[in-house]
Amino acid sequence: MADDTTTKVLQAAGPIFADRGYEAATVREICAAAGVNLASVNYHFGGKETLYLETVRLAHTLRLEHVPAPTWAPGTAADEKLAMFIRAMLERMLATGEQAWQTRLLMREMLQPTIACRAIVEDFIRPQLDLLLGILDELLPPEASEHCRYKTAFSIVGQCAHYRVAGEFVGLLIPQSERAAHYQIGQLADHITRFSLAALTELRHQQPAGQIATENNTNRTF
Amino acid sequence: MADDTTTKVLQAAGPIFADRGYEAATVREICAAAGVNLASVNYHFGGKETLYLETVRLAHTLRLEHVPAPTWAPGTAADEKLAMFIRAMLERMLATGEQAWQTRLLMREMLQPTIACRAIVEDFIRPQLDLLLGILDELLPPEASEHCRYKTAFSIVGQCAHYRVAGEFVGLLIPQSERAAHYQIGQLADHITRFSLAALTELRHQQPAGQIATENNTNRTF
Amino acid sequence: MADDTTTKVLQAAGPIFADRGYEAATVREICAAAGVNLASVNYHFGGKETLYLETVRLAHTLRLEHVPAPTWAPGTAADEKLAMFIRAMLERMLATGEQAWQTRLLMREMLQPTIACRAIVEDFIRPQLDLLLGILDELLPPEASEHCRYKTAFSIVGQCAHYRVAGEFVGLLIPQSERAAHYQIGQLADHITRFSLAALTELRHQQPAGQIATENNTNRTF
Amino acid sequence: MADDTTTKVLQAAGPIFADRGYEAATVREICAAAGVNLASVNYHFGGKETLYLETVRLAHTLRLEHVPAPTWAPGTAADEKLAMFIRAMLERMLATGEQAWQTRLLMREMLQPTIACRAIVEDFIRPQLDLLLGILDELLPPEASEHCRYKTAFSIVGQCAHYRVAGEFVGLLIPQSERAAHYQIGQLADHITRFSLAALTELRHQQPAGQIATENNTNRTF
DNA sequence: AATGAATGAGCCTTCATTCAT
DNA sequence: GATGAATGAAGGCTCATTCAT
Repeated sequence: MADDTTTKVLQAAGPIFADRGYEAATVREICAAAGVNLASVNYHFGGKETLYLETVRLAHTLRLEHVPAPTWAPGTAADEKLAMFIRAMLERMLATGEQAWQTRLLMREMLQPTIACRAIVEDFIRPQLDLLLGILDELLPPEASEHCRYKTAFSIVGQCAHYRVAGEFVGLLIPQSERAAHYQIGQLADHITRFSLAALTELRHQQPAGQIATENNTNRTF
Repeated sequence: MADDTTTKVLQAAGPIFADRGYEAATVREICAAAGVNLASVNYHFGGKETLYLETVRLAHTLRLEHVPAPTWAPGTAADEKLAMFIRAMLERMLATGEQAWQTRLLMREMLQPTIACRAIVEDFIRPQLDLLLGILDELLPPEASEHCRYKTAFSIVGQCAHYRVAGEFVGLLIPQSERAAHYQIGQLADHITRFSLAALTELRHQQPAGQIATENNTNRTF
Repeated sequence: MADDTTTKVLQAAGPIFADRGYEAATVREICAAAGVNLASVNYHFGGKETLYLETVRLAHTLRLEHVPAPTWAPGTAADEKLAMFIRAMLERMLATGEQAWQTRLLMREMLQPTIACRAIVEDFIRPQLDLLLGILDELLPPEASEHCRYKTAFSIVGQCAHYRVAGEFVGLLIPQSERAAHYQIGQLADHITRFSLAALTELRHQQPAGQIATENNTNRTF
Repeated sequence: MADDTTTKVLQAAGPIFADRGYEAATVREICAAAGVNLASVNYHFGGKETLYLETVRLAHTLRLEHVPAPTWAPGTAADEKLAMFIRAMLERMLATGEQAWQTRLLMREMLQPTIACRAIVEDFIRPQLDLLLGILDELLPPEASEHCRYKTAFSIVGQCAHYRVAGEFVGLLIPQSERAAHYQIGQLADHITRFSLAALTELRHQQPAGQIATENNTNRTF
């Protein structure tokens, strides 16, 4: 079975690339973990780099497969949709066990994008962003500018991503007693949803009025 | 000058470790960039690992030196303070040129913490977090729980960090025409400040009514 | 040929380890002498140390292969057997050419034993010692104690080994004119055999009279 | 104090060269043990090699100083003299503690002589040999040939040296229970003295008669 | 189609030594 | 006279890759 070896290597490569990074991961270790011959990577993938790119692609495929984009009945309220979206995103971010490596690898890609990056952004990231932007359109004032829509989306995504990106730091920063009880997916999703919806609500109301005056933003048209 | 070589190596090591990561960076490259002998790293630092740890530490020192925590006159309004804080944090996150490597290295540490991590969190990260928590105490309802305070702080930090963490992705996602005009530090700081203050305002108002969620947010309507 | 490289490395390593010692010998030199790639040592042996241990083991195997323990017809006189044993031992000690390195390496091991030492003593040295002890049993008084048997054996082995251990010194000490004529294996074997047999004969005779000494030989007259 | 450093280095170098050998010993380790600057070896001795040669020379000086050649009253019996000589030689061979390194270094020199060797043989070894030969002249038949005198001397020295050369092996070969009780200097000196005197006695007696017939020695004139 | 053997480049480190002070 | 700093050479080893089968 030709693609059996291919599959075994790919599955072994995922967690290893995610744990150690591209450079520190070795073909030897991956082949040993996969239980295949050392030459297999070059034979089936052409080299370490190609294997890496395919592993990254696999990571995104599995990630969306494992926690698909939420669906809702027609007429679902926008704030409900947002709650579901945030919950799904956090579930992907904080996945544990078998799925954990996928997001870990995604984070590495974010920090140091490879050539696979553009294609992956278009295929996997943008659809999620568009979904979020669609929800936000129902929550933002209709006259909100394009870049306002994007930045608001990033504000939400950033909140979710932070618990993965800085997870270790967060663990060190919060009091020991709080960790187990309050930093679970459900709790965090609640908080981020409430925080974001509160912001959107207030922004919608204060729109007619003036804006917070900060030093560097003149002639802003929201 | 006794510490001349030490300094040169340290300065050369910063950007290289930040660009390539610990594994991919080579002592050879660092020494070549510093214009010193290959053996200097071992002589002055004892090895690659110690050099790395000292480089990480230097990164944080320089980062805070370059953009110190903001100070304000007594009686400054809390929302003003928050705006200054966010602005400073973004300036550190999105620093360019000579300072860019410092945050790049911090991001790597977040993703894959080393032993230096604990000390760095206490020495550099926690003081910033405490500063932010102090500001939030003036903006959150007085009965806000401890973990609510922290999560709110992380919501703000997460928004700021996202433009560094996912900077490359953001660049690919937003329309070409928007990039230069709207994704500058000033614009971003404004947005995050407004978004966060709006959330805080609204939360303060709705506090008497709704309550902080029960732990496992099932079918709750906001 | 799968083990061809293994063999070549092993054969090249022998004389080099024997000449320079473990530390001074370099993997580079061994590989160059073997005409193989520098990485071969690590591939086939796992490292310099393992190669060394296998080389030591090979040395003993070849040594006994080259000069096997003597055999004799039933009923051979004990002094004849001793003569043959000493002759064989000296031949191993003073081997020249292709075989010289084997004993040279053994001598290094004696001076600074490695972990391989215990196994080698049991597998190669003890059988020879037991052979000698068996011969001595016919030549020593029946009431000779265990430690007397061993010490006598060591007296014989020590005489033989000395020409290898201190060979260089012996060469410097004896008159130039004597070297070629009288310090050949046959001559030396004769001498050691006659010396040792004479001692055994005399000890057998005087046994009834004097007794093995008390432990701390002060002013005892022989 | 210029020669204070010299002395400290020399004293530190002895055990280290003896333990590790010339190649494995490092100037760093020696200087660290001596508590002097790393450059001291080169400054005071000109280099590692010169330091080694001086260390070897010191070893022999101290060795003879610690256990001087025995002296005896006029008219002392030859076998008494031999006993004293053997005792002294064994004491040097099996010296422990502060003096142990001296013989260890001598053994290394024997196995792999350096340029210092010739001078050392003449200055330190030959006087001892001549002393032994003088004793043997009283114990060997008067018509004993020159090479017979030497070989007999080597037989005695070889027996003594063996417990140092192969000390580790001897420890592994003899039954555990015997080690402490029977392999002390006194016991060993007794045995070697008795063994050697017995041989000399017997040889003196059998002289008139024929000799042991072994295969390789024809026309031997004792 | 697949693999055990082998390769050459490059890694970090350690060494004895030298140099500037 | 003596030393901390610096150096160039070489060390063992690991790597991704290739080759012969």
